[in-house]
Amino acid sequence: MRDSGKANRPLVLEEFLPYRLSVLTNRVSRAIARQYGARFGLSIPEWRVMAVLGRFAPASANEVCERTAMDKVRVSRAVSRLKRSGLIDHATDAEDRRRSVLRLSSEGWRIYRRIVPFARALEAELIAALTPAERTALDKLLAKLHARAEVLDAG
Amino acid sequence: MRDSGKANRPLVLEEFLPYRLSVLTNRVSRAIARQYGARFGLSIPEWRVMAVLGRFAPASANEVCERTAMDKVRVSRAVSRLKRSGLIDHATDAEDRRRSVLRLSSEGWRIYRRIVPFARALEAELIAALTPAERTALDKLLAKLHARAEVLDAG
DNA sequence: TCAATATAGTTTCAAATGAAACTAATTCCA
DNA sequence: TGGAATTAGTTTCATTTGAAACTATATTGA
Repeated sequence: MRDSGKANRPLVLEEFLPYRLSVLTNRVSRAIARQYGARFGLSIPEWRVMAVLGRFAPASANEVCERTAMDKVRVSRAVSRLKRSGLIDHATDAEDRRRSVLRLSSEGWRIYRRIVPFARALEAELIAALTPAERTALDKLLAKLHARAEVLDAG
Repeated sequence: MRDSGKANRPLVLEEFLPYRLSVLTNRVSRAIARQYGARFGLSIPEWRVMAVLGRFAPASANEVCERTAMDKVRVSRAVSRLKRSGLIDHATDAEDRRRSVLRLSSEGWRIYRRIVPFARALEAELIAALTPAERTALDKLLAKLHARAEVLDAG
């Protein structure tokens, strides 16, 4: 039976890339949520919005969507919670009154600066086991996979 | 100010590993969900349970949790849906009557064998951009990160 | 110029989620 | 022994999620 080659064998899950990525990301996200979720009362989407604004402000909600790969409903809600708790300032773009203009408030910046070291520390712990060369390699690999995944996701 | 070094600079999100992992995994999961979610009427948790059982059956719900890094509520619900749709068989462990003994039903195996080629094809597309050497490297890197993440998640 | 279409962002509603409480079985140890 | 503590798995309930519908503004083309 020429068909009973690879195609019919069970999937070796622990070697299957999407599975490995998923398990790894689940673990990392959970650890992160415990770190700043509990400590600063922020949900993951909220922190992501803040992280984008800390890096790219001012930005519209739409730009935040693109940069986080979160959908617009999620971003909209994270933004409204952050507004309510005074961590971001929200204005309307004068050029295009549909667009929002979001930035961290001074209180938002204050929190942001407190979280960043935790985020860095967590990342540091994660990559502690890698040599500098391995980190560079990881970097390139993720960039390539990211580009491929963008295509697959769009299709 | 010796403190205004790295610690106070904004986080460069697009270089931040947890963020990159999350975006990559989101994209891959979404592409996968479209593939077999739509085609076979399975949610992602359901397919994950089936994938574990295809590889490691019989397994208890708890073993499925460990192997997928999904929490037990999610697994419990995926299992009950799969039971309802006749894709898995559910028995009680005679040695320890708290434990479940899960396996794919023959219909479950049938679906499983139809999905596996899609899964492999998707993985192939994802890693198409990598050279064999890069694939080996990725393998090692993920193994190391996985081990670290396990520790972080537990802590 | 103005109707048709597109885009930014919000709201609605039904489904998915997960923490905590729960049930049932097992193990631990006084 | 037997009751306290542990573990497997389920249920409950409040929250989160996202697809689809919606509002408001901008753009396009007849």
